[in-house]
Amino acid sequence: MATIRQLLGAAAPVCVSCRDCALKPICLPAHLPGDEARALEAAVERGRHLPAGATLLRAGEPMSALFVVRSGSAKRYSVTLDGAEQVHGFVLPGEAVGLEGFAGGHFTCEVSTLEPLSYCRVPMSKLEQLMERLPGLRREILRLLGQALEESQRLRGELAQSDARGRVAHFLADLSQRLARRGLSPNEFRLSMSRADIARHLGLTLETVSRALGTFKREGWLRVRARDISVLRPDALAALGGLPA
Amino acid sequence: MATIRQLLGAAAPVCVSCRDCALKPICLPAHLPGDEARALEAAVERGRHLPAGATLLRAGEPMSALFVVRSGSAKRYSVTLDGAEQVHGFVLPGEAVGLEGFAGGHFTCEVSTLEPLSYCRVPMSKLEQLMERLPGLRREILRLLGQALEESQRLRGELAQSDARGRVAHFLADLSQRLARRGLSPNEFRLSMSRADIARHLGLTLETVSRALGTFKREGWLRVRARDISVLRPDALAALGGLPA
DNA sequence: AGCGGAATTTGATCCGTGTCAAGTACTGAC
DNA sequence: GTCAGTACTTGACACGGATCAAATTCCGCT
Repeated sequence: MATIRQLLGAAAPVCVSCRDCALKPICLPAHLPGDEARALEAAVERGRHLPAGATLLRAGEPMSALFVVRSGSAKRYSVTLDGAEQVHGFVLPGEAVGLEGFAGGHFTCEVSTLEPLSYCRVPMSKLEQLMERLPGLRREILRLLGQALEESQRLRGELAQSDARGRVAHFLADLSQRLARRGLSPNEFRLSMSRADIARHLGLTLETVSRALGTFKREGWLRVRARDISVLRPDALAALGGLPA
Repeated sequence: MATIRQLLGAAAPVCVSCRDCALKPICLPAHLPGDEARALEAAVERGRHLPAGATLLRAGEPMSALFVVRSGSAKRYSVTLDGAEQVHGFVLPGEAVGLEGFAGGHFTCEVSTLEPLSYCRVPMSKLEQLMERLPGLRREILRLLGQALEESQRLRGELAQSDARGRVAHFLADLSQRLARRGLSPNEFRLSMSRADIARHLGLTLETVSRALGTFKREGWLRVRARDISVLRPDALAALGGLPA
C-alpha cells in the first residue's frame, strides 16, 4: 500500500479544506449538505503525521477526538490477557478510527501505523456541539457506527463459516474492493501488513496464510511476490470469499 | 430461559411506563436524566407480543423503529448465499435489536423469537425528533452502538483465538453474566436455543458443542440436562472463555 | 401414560490446520 | 554490493474438530 501513500498522500500533501481533499467522495463530509460540511470543516484539525510503526491511539485512553485516516494505513488490535495480539482490522484512507470509543468514552483498542500515515482529527467536544445543531451530521455519525457494526458482524460470520482459503480470499477481495472505492487499482497493490498480522486477523497461523496464498498462486488466481499482489481472477477470489461481484 | 419469560414477563404483564418496568435499571432510559426519560417514554409503544418461532424483523425491511426486547429471547441471524444460517447472537430482555439498521436505513439481519416474546418499539421518526433536542438520548444511542460494536469485535477475537471448548465456555459465561445483570440466577438457567443455533453462532458443529458440554459435565463444571444448565464452576468457565470474574 | 418426531449424545474415521523445523527470499544499513 | 536480520515459504507430522452414522433422550401431542 505504498501506492496509497503516494497517490492520496504525496499528491495532496497539505489540504486546507475538505473541499479540496482527494478523499472527498469517501470521507465523513461526503453525505452532508453543503452548509453542514462547511461547519464540520471548521472543526477539523488537519495535517497530522506519524511515521511507520507509531501508535495512533491506545486502549484505555479517553476518547478525545474522532480520527480519520488521510493517507497510509494502520492496524487495529488489542492485546489479550495472555499477551497475544488480536488484530481487529486494517484502516485505509477515508476510514474513521476508534468508533468503539462511543461505548464508554475511551478507546478500547490500539491503533498503530503500518506505514507513514497522515490523519485528521475532530475533537469530541466540538463534535458534540456540532451534532446538537446539524441533523445531517448526526445521521452520518450513526450511519458510520451502523456500518462498522454491520461490517464487524459480516466478518464474524465469515470467520465462523469459512476455512483458511475462504478467509484469505475474503481478506484479499475485501481489500481489493476497498482500494477500488478509493480510486486505486484493485488488482495491483502492496500489502502494508505482515503475514502474521493477516493471520492474527483471520484466526489462522502465518504458515496457513502463506500456504493459502501459495495455492491461489498455483491456481493462477494471483501473482505474489513478497507483499506485492497482482489479482488475476478477482471473480474467483470474491466468490470463494463470499463477497458479491 | 423460560425463567426470563416468567420473571420479567408474566410478573409485569402490562407496563404502562418505563418507570414501573422491571427492566428499568438495564434498559434504554436507565442513563437518561429524568426529563429526557419522560420525553422518551411518551414515544415508546409498549405491550407488543409475539409467539415462539415468529419473526420480529427481516433483513432488507426499512428500519421503521428501534426495538427493545422486554421479555423472552430471540436469535439474530442472516442467511448466506448458499442458504446457510449465520447466527450473529441472541437477544435478551433489555437489549436493543436492529442497530445495524443505522448503516443504510434498513435492517440487515433477521431476528426471530426463540420463545414467546414481548417488546417495545420506538418509531424512528420520533426517535430522530427526540435526538434533536435531547443530548442525553443522543449520547445514549451512540453509547448503545459503540457497545454493540465493541461487543461484536470482542466476540470476533474470541472466535479467532479459541478452540471449541473455549468458545462454548465463553458463550456460557457470557450468557450467565448477562442473566445476572437482569437479576436472574447466573448459575441455573434454561437455554432457549438449540445446540445447532449455538454451533452456528460459534462456528462449530452441533456435535462439537455437545461434546464440549459433555467434557464440562465430566469435569464437574456443569450439570446439563437437555437445555437446563447448572453452572457449578463459573470461575473455571469464565477463565477458559477469556472473560473476567 | 404412551406414542412419534425431533433434538441430543456418543462413536468411528478422515481431513484441515496447527506445530515444529529448515530453508529461502527479501529489505534496509553500511 | 554485501551483509545481517527479518519475513516468508515449504515440508513432515500430530491433533482437534468435521463428517457420517447410530443410539438415546426429550418433548409435545393424543
